[in-house]
Amino acid sequence: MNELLMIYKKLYRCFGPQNWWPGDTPFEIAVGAVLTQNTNWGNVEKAIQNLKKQGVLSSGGIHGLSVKELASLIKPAGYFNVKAKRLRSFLDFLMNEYRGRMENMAREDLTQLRPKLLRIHGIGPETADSILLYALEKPIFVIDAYTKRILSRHGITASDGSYAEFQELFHASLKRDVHLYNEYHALFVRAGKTFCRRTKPLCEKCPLHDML
DNA sequence: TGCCAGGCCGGGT
DNA sequence: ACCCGGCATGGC
Repeated sequence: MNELLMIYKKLYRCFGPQNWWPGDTPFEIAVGAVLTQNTNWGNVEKAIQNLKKQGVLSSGGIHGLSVKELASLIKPAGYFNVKAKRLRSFLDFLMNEYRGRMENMAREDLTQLRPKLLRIHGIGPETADSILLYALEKPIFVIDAYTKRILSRHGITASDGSYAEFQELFHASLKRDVHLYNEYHALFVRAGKTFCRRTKPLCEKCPLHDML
């Protein structure tokens, strides 16, 4: 059995199923993916609640706000001026290309869609792949800071690989399976929060500790 | 109290 | 092709 699959099994045994993404609809997931950029999820939830409370958590709803209004609603998520523009860019794309409907976007092929998402201002590889995997259920592996840190601290990989290099490692080692990729990335985040924060030294309670 | 959080962009080497 | 500073709130 390959190493990445073993790691998955260890994390799953330790933490169980994560049932991601914590969001109700594909649109909400996409919005959350932008808002959670370098930001604690708890703060994102507050921002999303504000949007819901205002009844604007829909493509038409957000599209109808000014950038300034949007920024004030998403303030708890931090970087609110930046993220308001990024959400606006995403909504322009969603409205223009898919008439505001995530299900229209979902019909497009992964290899066609990913480059389009990456052209949107404020959508980088992790945000694009989060939308593809969690909102649109496309089989693509999401790499984040926790994934890189956990693998490098345990000596599985070097720490300086690019996003594409890390992603390729997963794609080459694991079957293309939406459910597997969904749970695996969520488990990395869970394990990272628990055992592998930026400055915290490696914890002997980490389920991967014996892989050093 | 600082440190940290599920990045990305733009300008400079 | 990298490297770095900027962006900002809230919880522990």
